[in-house]
Amino acid sequence: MYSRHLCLNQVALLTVVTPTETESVDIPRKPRGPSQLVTDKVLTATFELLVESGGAALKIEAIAERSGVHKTTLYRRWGGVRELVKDAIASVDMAEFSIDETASLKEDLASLAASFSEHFQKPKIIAINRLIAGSRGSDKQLADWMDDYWQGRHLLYRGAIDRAIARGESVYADRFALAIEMMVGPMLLRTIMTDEPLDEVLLKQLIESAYRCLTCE
Amino acid sequence: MYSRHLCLNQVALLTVVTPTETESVDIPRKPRGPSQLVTDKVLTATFELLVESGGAALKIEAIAERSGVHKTTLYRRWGGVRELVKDAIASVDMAEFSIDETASLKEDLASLAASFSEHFQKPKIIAINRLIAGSRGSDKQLADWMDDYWQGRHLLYRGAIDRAIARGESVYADRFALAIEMMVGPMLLRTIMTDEPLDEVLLKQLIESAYRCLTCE
DNA sequence: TATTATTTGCAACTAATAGTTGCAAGTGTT
DNA sequence: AACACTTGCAACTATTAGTTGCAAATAATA
Repeated sequence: MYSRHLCLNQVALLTVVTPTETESVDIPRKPRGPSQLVTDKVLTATFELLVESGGAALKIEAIAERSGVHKTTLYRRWGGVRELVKDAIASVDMAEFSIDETASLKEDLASLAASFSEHFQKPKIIAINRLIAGSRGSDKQLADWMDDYWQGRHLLYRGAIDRAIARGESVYADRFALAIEMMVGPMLLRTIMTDEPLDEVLLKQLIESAYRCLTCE
Repeated sequence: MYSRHLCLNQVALLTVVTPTETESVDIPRKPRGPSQLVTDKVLTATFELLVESGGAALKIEAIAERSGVHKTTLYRRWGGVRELVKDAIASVDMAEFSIDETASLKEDLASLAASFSEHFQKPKIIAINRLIAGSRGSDKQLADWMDDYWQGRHLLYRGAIDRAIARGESVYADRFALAIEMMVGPMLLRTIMTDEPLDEVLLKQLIESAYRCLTCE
């Protein structure tokens, strides 16, 4: 597919333009030039540089050089670093959450914690999280987009708990989000603030914490 | 005092230069020009801009304009934005942690949580935390300096628990740092990642979480 | 009060990066 | 083969970073 990798600006333009007649709408607008290959190279390079050097150091000419795609093309297709970063992040495969279905809620939470731990320690995810934290407050546009991104991830996390609940354990259903925050918060603290590993001692406490949050009082 | 506000580079130069003879060392090197007023104006402006626009958008000319101090002076006295930000952050008064001494560990933790909550919701602190998260991985120098800064804050936080412990409650002493992480993590998540307020429901869970971490098993 | 070391303001630079434009060449679809 | 579109390239302009020489201001010290 082509439109999957268009930046948000362009998608908006394509859909908004000419809503006048009902016939000419919905034309797929197929690509002509060798765009897919370029897109892949650029987004890969962007993400590599993001992981290596962080968002603040992302320069458009560096992306051009690394990807082998000319600077002009980047400006024409994306418009700027912001859109480039958005697309690069959006292109990361996120549907990689698996949780073993076990006998008890606590075991499910343990499995979830292990899955989270692996996830949040990935260099790619760390880079994205740093960017979210760093750009909030400065870059309103990017921050708004990041809200949606985070929301999507949150739903993914929550799905794991939902499945556990579906098996009938008695929990406070309105504390799903809170329990996730209790787990994710300290993981984020270590991965993006203090650069410390997520060890077993921490995970054990986080599982207890989430379990308590979901079941007590 | 003058040296209190010199940037780290300059301090290092002053102390390293001429350690040859034992007599001429330890000269206080008193200031001549109208430097203190300039320093105050500049650091205030820097911090204001940091809070308003975030670290990525901090431009040296904007600081010059806001402070009324000429660009050249900023480069001469600090050397760059990095050092300017360091000094601006270092100039924030941090010794503002008070914890009520209550009857029980849990009440102490509740007081600590309230104190933390107030602290982490301050715009100044949010801006600093965003900067720490955002600059780690990109700016090695700043990240190292931030480590020390965070370490100092951690000691401050920990002091509050230490005092509670001193009154004789039975806890696992090697879990002080962990308990603080359990409390601070979710607060950070909300203040720098999702921009949500720290409500009573969250605080209640955090207190339970820290208490459990310190006392159970 | 006069001297002197130092800091600051100012203008005029150079360097790097962001971002744009016109045109020629290339590519895939029809 | 014709067409629609994309890319590469060179040559721009604009903005921000960072530097330098000099004159004026300032505060400690004699």
